[in-house]
Amino acid sequence: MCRGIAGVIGSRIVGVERARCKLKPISLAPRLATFRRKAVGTTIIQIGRAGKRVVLWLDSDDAIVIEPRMAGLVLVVDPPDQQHLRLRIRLRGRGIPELMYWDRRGLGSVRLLSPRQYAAAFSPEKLGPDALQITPDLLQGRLSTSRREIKVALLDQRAIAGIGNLYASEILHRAGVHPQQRCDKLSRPQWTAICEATLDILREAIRHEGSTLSDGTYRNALNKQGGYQNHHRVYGRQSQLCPSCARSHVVRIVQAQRSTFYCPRCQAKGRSS
DNA sequence: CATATGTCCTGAGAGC
DNA sequence: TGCTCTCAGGACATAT
Repeated sequence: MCRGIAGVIGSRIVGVERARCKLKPISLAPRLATFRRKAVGTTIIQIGRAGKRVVLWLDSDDAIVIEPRMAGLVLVVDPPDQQHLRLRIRLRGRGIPELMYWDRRGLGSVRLLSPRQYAAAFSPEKLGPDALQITPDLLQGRLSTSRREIKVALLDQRAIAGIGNLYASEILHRAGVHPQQRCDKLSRPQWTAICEATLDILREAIRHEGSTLSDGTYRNALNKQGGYQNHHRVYGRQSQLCPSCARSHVVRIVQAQRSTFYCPRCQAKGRSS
C-alpha cells in the first residue's frame, strides 16, 4: 500500500473533496471544511505507517492518517467502481493528479491530525511496536504473562502492531503453534518460532502485494490484486488437506468472534516446536 | 488492572 | 425470483 503511493511525495495538496457517494459518509475528521483549510496548500513530504494505517506527513507538521480497515483502498488510479469512492485529495507537482480513498463498507476513516493529536493517538500504550521490528525477546516480554489465547493476543494492536486476522492464522501455522494455546503456557522456542514466522509471513505477503480474498476487495494503490492469497496454507482452507503435512485437514474455529484456521497435526497443543 | 463482548458498515452467498 | 439470514473483520466503546 505505502509502496504504491510513494510517488505522491513532493506533491502539493490543491483540493480535498468528498466523492458523491450515496452511501453513508465515512468518518472524516475534522469536518470537511476544516480538513480542507488545513490540508490545501501543504506538501506531502513523507509517507509512513502507523500499524495498519497509512500516514501522509505534511510540511505543516500535520499528518493525514488513512485507516482502510478491511474494505478500504488508497489509490492513485481509477478505483474498482465509482459508487464506493469516498474522498479525493487533489495533487499537483509530481504527475499524480489525485490520491483517492475508496471503501466498500465504509468502516474506515481519514483524519488530519496535529503533531499533538498524532502523538496521543499512537502513543506506545495505544500502539505497540511494529510487527516487522519484533524480536523473540520483545514478543515474549510483551505477551508471555497474558492469559489469553495466542491467536487472540497476536491481534491486539497495543501488544504488537500490524498483524491482522488472516495473517495470525498463517503465522501460527508456520510456527507450529496451536491458536488456542495460552500465552502464559508457551515455551521460549515457541516464542522464537512465532517471531520468525511473523517476520517471514509478513515479508512474504508484502512481496506478493497482499492477499485479495474471494470478495476481490483488496487491491494495491494501482488497483492491482495481490497474490499472497495463492500462498495461504490454512486461511480459508477449512476441510482441505494441510499443504505442510498432507495428512490432516485444516480446521476452522472461532476465537473472539473471528475465524481461525489451523492444522491439528502441525499445530498440536502442548507441542514445544 | 486485564480480558471479553457488542457495534459499526455493505455486499456476497446460502437457504427457502 | 426475491426475500431473510449470516458472515466477513479492524478499532473502539462498554461491560465484566
